[in-house]
Amino acid sequence: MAGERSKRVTIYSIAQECGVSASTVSRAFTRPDIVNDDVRERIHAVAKRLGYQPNKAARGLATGRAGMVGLLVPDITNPFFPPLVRAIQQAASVQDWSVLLLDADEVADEETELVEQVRAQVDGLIVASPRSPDADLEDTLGDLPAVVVNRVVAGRPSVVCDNSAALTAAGQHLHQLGHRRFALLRGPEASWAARQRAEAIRGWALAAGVELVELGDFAASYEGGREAAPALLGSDATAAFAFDDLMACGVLAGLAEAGRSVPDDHSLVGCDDVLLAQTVTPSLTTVTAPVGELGTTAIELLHAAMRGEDARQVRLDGTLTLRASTGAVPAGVVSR
Amino acid sequence: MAGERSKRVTIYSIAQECGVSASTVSRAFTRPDIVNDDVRERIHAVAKRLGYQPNKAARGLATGRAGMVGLLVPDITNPFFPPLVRAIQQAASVQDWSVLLLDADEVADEETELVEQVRAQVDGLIVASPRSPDADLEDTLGDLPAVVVNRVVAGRPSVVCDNSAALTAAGQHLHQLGHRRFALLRGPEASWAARQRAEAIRGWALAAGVELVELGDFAASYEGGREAAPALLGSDATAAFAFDDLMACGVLAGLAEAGRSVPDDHSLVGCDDVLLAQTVTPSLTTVTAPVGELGTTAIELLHAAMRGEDARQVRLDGTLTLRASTGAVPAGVVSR
DNA sequence: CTCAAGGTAGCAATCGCTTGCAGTAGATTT
DNA sequence: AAATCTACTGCAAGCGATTGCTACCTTGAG
Repeated sequence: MAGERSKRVTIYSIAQECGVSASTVSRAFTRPDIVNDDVRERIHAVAKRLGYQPNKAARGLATGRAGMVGLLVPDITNPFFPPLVRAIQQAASVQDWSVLLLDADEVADEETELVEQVRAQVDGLIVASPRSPDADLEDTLGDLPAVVVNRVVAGRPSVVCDNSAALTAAGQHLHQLGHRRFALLRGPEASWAARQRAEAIRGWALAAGVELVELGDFAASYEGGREAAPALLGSDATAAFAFDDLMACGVLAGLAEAGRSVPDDHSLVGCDDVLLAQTVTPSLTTVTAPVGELGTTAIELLHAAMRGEDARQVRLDGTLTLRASTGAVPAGVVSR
Repeated sequence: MAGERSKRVTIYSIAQECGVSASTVSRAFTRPDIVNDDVRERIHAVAKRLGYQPNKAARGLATGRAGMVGLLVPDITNPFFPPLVRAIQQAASVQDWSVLLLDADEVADEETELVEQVRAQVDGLIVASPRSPDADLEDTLGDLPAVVVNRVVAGRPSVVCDNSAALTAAGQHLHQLGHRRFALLRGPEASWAARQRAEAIRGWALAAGVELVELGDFAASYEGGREAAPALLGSDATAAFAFDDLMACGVLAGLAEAGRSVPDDHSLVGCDDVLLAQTVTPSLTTVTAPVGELGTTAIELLHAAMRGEDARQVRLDGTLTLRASTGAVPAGVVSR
């Protein structure tokens, strides 16, 4: 199966074995159409038998293309990203690209540093939810083909999940359940998504004429949620929008610790719909992101960018998923 | 900051600029000690000013080393892996290695396929919790330097988390709480860890003289846990060991659905201590894996393997973390 | 029967960097 | 002062693939 374990199989070994020149072997793989059918098949057969694998370094050197794309995430341990990584990886492999994963560990400077390090090594870059300011990003990216996920940067192709409609729907849902006083537990200022979500909720609250108190910023993490819980209790809101599911889980724990029940005392809405959202108790009402599409679109856009096409900005809609963390307000509380 | 945006900076541009040969520039980077101090500094300064980044493809072609290691995981969306990925990544970057992430999507054949695809592209490979049978693995790995994480394969360096002691401690803990009838919710047969954990629990049960009923195999996932719950209810065990935290969470949900309470009706122990374990309600008593060490050790072993050293097999101990999912047996149940 | 056109193959240069070997100049030894 | 080191530096040959250009061999047309 693995073929002769001689030395190392190159196009030259194959050429010799087949009695043709190396160029022909090369072409048999890269432009099969221009080599004679018989010859091509003979070459492919021998290559398979010998277990030939083209040397990517050599090819990269000759063509200037590395066959590799970078994927920069702010924090791989944040459960939002693994599914995205997988989706992108699968979409990339269709294009015959390998994916170099880069984790910035949630620190903005690390992002630009990492980009600087890999820019010479990849053909393109996908930057997911970057924390760096636009200017820094633009600076380091330079002329490297890149697409941004979950953030809009002027002049760059991007694909974002638009949660506005779903958050509005969530608001309406809560309103119907009788809630009139809401809290917005804000995410990190550096996060584009946080600003976008906050904007959507503010817009809805204004239109619906309900009371909205903003709390935070809190970290986009379980810990951040734990910190947010007392703040929420200090307000008189009966329903809250957390920046994301992770934070919502922290809030859940914080409220439970304080002896409050969800959804009986408070209703809570998360965002992203990570696995956690359906496994916590109570399960979270949240906005489900179309992760698969996000990935395929990112690769598509990157492909376009590498061909020099104009930057396109795609927005995909999140959808509201109702679960157990939202319920009606106890009668006494509604009419104060 | 980014330097002249002329064409592409190579060692030749720098050499010309500095009035030295390309070899000297090359050496100024790869073996700084053997080039004259003044010259070296001049070169470094110019390189920095021009924004020089060595071309990895060229270097790889010349040296035969790619400066890249592969990291194969069975399922990146399983929350056990992201922290491991990060740990490995950080350890790798110290060695100046990039990490190529490969996700097998939980299918064994995909693993061997992926290995085949990247073997020519990386200097070494880290295989985490592989699902393929030993023989297949050995076959595809061949002479590629590789280290296995969380599984022991004859003749290969490996680093595993040994949960035996911690699981035994968990058993004793439950025993002290009054439990006498236990269930083992087995993980997938293909998983080495599942077999190892099962063995440890069997050993303890035998030594402690308690009743142990084995259920499963179940999938190592939330869904698997949901399926395990009815089986657990069908047994008369009062305490259960789940294969991992994910499965334990599923069991938790299944029991809750059936109106059973943890830890009042049943006690439950997980394994791995993923983020989920502390966020579910009730939080999970589990075995905490030393993920960071796992990562650094893996890189260390890989380094050794690449130098041709003998395969070393390291085992690191997991530690028992007590949380809310284990409690005493209600008096009526203990003495039947 | 000769010539042009098409379809295939081969030659050789090139991508950017590493490295064994040889050469040079100054320092040290005798 | 001659001989021997030392410490650098440069030359040039690769590493394995791609690709523009040239050359060859058929065919078909004139």
